[in-house]
Amino acid sequence: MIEDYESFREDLRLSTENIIREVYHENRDRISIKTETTVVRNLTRIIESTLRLANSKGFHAMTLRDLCADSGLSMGGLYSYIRNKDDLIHLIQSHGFIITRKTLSHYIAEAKTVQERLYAAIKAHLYLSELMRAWFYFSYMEVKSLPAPDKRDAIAIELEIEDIFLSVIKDGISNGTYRLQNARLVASMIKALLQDWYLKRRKYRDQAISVEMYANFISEVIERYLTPPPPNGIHLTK
Amino acid sequence: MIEDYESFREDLRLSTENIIREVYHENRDRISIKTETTVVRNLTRIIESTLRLANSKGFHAMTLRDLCADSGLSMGGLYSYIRNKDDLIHLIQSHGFIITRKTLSHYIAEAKTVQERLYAAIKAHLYLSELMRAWFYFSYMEVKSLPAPDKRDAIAIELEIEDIFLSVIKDGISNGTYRLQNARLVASMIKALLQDWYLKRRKYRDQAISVEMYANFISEVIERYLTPPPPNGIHLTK
DNA sequence: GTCTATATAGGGATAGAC
DNA sequence: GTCTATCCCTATATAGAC
Repeated sequence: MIEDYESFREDLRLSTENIIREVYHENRDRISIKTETTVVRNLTRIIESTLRLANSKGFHAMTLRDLCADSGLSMGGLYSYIRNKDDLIHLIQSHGFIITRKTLSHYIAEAKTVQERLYAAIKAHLYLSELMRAWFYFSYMEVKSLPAPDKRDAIAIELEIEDIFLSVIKDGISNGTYRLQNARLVASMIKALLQDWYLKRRKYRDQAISVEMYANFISEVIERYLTPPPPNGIHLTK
Repeated sequence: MIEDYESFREDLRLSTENIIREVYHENRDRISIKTETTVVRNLTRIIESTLRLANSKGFHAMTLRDLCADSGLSMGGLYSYIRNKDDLIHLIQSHGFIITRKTLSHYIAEAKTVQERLYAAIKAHLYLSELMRAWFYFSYMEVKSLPAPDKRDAIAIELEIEDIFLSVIKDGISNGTYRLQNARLVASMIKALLQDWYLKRRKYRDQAISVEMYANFISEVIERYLTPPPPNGIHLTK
């Protein structure tokens, strides 16, 4: 069962170092340094700096000199963690993929009713993107410039996420919880609304909307749209 | 009153050349060529090629040599229309701003009831972004890398658009058409859904959703969310 | 493991011929 | 008004010292 945002945050915080370690092992062939603790420390810096710089000026506009200045490594030092600039992308992508897959599947599975599952999926995605906003933003903005294999992966994971929503909605329709509707279109809509949260974070901050409020808002919009009209013949839209 | 998509398209087609002409006059100081017909012809090519290339690989990753190859101009030729690469952005931005302002205000003003106005605004925005998808996509993706003044303009026009929706919703709430809700949040949502149409165009094409279908879908979602419950005490959500 | 110094190419920008 | 040839800087990438 998915808890409140604060416990979610705490859970995730504990696992981040493990994830960097996994990133290291997955990219061993590209990294010439052998001491694990050193690698983890520097990879963390590199990933953080890359996300910060790429998200503010664009990945291609960020120079490796910028990155060195921001992360505290030298050019030579940096190049013992990557073979070329594109490897940075790969590093970032593996990092996010690992976390996203683990987290979403973990939190969504357990809920019982269709409504609960939908709400859980929305919350898990929002909470995750709130904590990993930089990664989600990067992935969205840079897909088009990713090297082909990374691009395929990025598109695949997008689809996985959309399918989570799609299957919940379909279940709801077939068991009568929801009225008959174009399920895929509704799933698309949910995804667009979830994406807006991390793409336009400032907009919501300015309005003082918290992540919990936004989760409730989306859920209510969807429930109102999908809930069948009451049986006595009263219809909502004229 | 806003008509169907086809007539909308026809209306707009007629005015595009005039708009390029306006772009020329607005950027006279940066363009060293004097023959209007020549300028209009070449500006058209330049704008089209820039949008195509920048949208596929990112503005910063697009080289001016790419642009010359695609547009058919030489480097020297190109440089009689711009002073530097950033001027390209400015060209593109003025082009879109002029069209967007003109079109939206033109189509939205006339509708009478709140529902009609909301529907008209949604349709006008969708139809416009369908016809000028490349521009909308570019503006969204490149805001962060725009030179400061262009960035301000881009943010300002975003706000103008959001305010159009905001004011319609507020009107609806105050005259009782809609139930009391956080109007700004609803306006944000509408905007996110409109943006998804041009940001993820392929997704909708794959689902065979036409622009008219999408307009109706969004409108229905919003109306269902904002319409007050019937007076006899039956509530929609449990 | 990390740094400084350097090689090399690619891209923005311009001069000047036609 | 448009082209070709060229300048020059910047950014990626590497060699080799410590």
